[in-house]
Amino acid sequence: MFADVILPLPLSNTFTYTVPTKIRDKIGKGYRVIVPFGKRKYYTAVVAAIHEKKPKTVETKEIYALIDHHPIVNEYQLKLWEWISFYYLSSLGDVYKAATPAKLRMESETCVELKNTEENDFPLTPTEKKITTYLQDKGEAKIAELEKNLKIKNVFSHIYRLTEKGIITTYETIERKYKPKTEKIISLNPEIDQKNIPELIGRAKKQKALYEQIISLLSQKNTPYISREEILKETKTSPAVLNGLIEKNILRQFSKEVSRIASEVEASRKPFPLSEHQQQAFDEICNGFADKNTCLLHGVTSSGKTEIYIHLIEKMLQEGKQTLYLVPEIALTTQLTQRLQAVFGNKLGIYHSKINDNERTEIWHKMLSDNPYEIIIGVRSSLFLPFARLGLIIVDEEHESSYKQQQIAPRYHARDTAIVLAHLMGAKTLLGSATPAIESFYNAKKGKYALATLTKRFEEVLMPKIIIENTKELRRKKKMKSILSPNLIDHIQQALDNEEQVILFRNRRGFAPRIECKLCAWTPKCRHCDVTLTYHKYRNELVCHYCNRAYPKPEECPACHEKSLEFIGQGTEQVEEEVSRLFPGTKVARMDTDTTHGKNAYERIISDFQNKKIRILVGTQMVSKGLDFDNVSVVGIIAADSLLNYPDFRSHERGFQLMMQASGRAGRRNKRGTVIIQTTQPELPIYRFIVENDYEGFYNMQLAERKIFKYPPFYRLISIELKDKNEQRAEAASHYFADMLRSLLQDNILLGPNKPVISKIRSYHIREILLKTENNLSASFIRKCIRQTEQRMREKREFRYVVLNYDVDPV
DNA sequence: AGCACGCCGACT
DNA sequence: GTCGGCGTGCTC
Repeated sequence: MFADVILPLPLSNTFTYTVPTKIRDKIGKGYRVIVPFGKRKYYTAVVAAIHEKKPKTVETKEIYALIDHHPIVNEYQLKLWEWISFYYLSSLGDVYKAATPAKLRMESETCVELKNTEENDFPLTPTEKKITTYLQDKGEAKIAELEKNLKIKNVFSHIYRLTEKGIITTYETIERKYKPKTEKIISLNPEIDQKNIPELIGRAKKQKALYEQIISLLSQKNTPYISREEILKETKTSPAVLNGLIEKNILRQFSKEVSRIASEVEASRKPFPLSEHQQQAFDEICNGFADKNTCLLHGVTSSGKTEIYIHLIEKMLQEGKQTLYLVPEIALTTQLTQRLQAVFGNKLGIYHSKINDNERTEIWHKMLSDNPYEIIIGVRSSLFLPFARLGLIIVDEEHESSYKQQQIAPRYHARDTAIVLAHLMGAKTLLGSATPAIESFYNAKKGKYALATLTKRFEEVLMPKIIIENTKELRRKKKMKSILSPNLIDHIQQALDNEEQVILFRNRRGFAPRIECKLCAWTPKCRHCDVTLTYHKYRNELVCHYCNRAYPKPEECPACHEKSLEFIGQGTEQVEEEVSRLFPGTKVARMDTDTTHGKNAYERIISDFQNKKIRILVGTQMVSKGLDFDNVSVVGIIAADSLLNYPDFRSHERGFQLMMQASGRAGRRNKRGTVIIQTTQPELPIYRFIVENDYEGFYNMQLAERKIFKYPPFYRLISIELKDKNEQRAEAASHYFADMLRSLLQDNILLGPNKPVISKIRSYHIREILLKTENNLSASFIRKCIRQTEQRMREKREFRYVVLNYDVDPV
């Protein structure tokens, strides 16, 4: 009997191992096993298949151990992994790593210890001496520890030699990574007679008081035990007093396993009744699901989509089905989770990037248990949780580009993957957005998805008034005395006078996106990336936004040695400074990646804004996403041009979505909000659609362009990136690749290789190839051609180590 | 990825 | 001759 297993490594194929007789009837697909791999390592692998076909070309090793009594991933998930690996051109190992919490994937570590032989007459090198001395001290050590503490490179070669000389031995340890959390609990000692207690306590007054408090706490709660932490907190006594009672054996202390994720939230309300419009949309969705698997809910901002979701989840609960509620990272706020918890209590599990790996592991185990969460609200990766009875996936703000995993494989799109998962599990998918992705709306229009619409804001809140400010004209007339136009300044002042709040949006962080010498136009660039550096005033440094390297700000121009450096453009930092200058005494805060790095920084800014401690909030994209504030009357978009000028076919779509979303933050129950958009190109048609809140008009315009220029939804894109430290090699390899692929794919359109706008990142020179294929061309054919091209390229010695990345359906 | 292995220049 | 650095190739 053989098992094909998936290893947590970026290797494309599975590996076959012999199943030892004693676990034959206990093993199956989706079980974890520990397998030896290579000369020394052991990894936690997942069984992908069990069969009787002995591999012809290689000797098989035996599975070292079976970890689970039950599969840790189900059939659907394995199928989903395979689909992701196929569709997004990534290895199964990478999918496995992305899908599971790290604590489920322990691997071995090499330990070394001294052999207890006295005679070592071998001469030792200084490094070896260092290692043996360290081991004499510690007895044994892990390889990683030696590397770190002794700062030795290439530890393995030294270990190898020491082993040969018979001075040390090595062995592999597999640590159980996941440790359940424990809590110290206190109970009365039943073996002690109550009567003897006063005598035991004696003259210790504090102990006596504490003892009585504990007795009352226990009877209050009607439990036999209580946690140590709670006692100390409730009674405000020092631990020494408690320890005294434990010492005297009056109390007993135990360790108890506790859940990290258990929440004691009780459902406190029923779903609110739906308004007439909401009910209509709800019915449209249900009808849509009768004959389609996917439905798009197009509902303007603040139309109460969440309440519709709540009703759908409720329906699923009644049918005994689970719901997955996907949100973009940034939109998963306490606002939203509390609202859902109020209705669903502890049936709801929360899965986002801030929860640590132990908690993830517990959620995973809970999903496998007999009492899983019925609802999960989570980010991208929650798609991989082991749902058993999934009935519905809600993809909220489905147009959000953060649903696409960037940079690291597998570069999957959570929305598209959700649809595939739902299909595999016989579930439905609901996509929700005020500004749907062009692709999604197209699918809905074409009848591939059902469509439900919600055009009224909840409780008749009016859509905001949108004003386009022509800053070019204003500048010409010398009326722009600030980053903010006079009109915007007036509106802000009015809002402040009315005790209302303001959000200002600027797409660049830092103080100035660039500095330049007035005389010779010298501009500082990153030494490792092909980008200009952004000036951050509070750090007084120049920062590369691609690799995060920081450089000191030069006082004079290094080229012409004049003190002639000036700032070009304005980032959030400068907007913040300007606003503080214009409205002295007003509390202003900035929200961008620089100010939200701390653990709760983001939440703190949000709550300060909500509690009106902050009057004006300046920020990047972050301020436009998923937050509901009821006192914001003015939203300013500082430099709309910068949103639209990216050399990318989606830049207008993204700009439109962003401006519409930001606009959605403005407006209150009884007052119309104002949105002011500052641009130098007010003639662009996109602004007309924004002012008129005309999504469909914008959609039609975009669609026409997409058709002409051969972009999605009419064509499918795969972006291929080749990287090498040697620019010539990157260039040559990308030409080789492009030519080869072109010859295999013939009629389909292949652009490049091109030097991307940012052609060097972290010392790697980059080339890009863009493949546009017709919609009806088979996905597997395309991928076969790409894999073949890759293989051919790797056969060439000089290209063997060129880094190759695929981005399917790039966003 | 991680690790072994082998080649090669530097150094005793 | 060794030591240690680096490029190459394999892992069921």
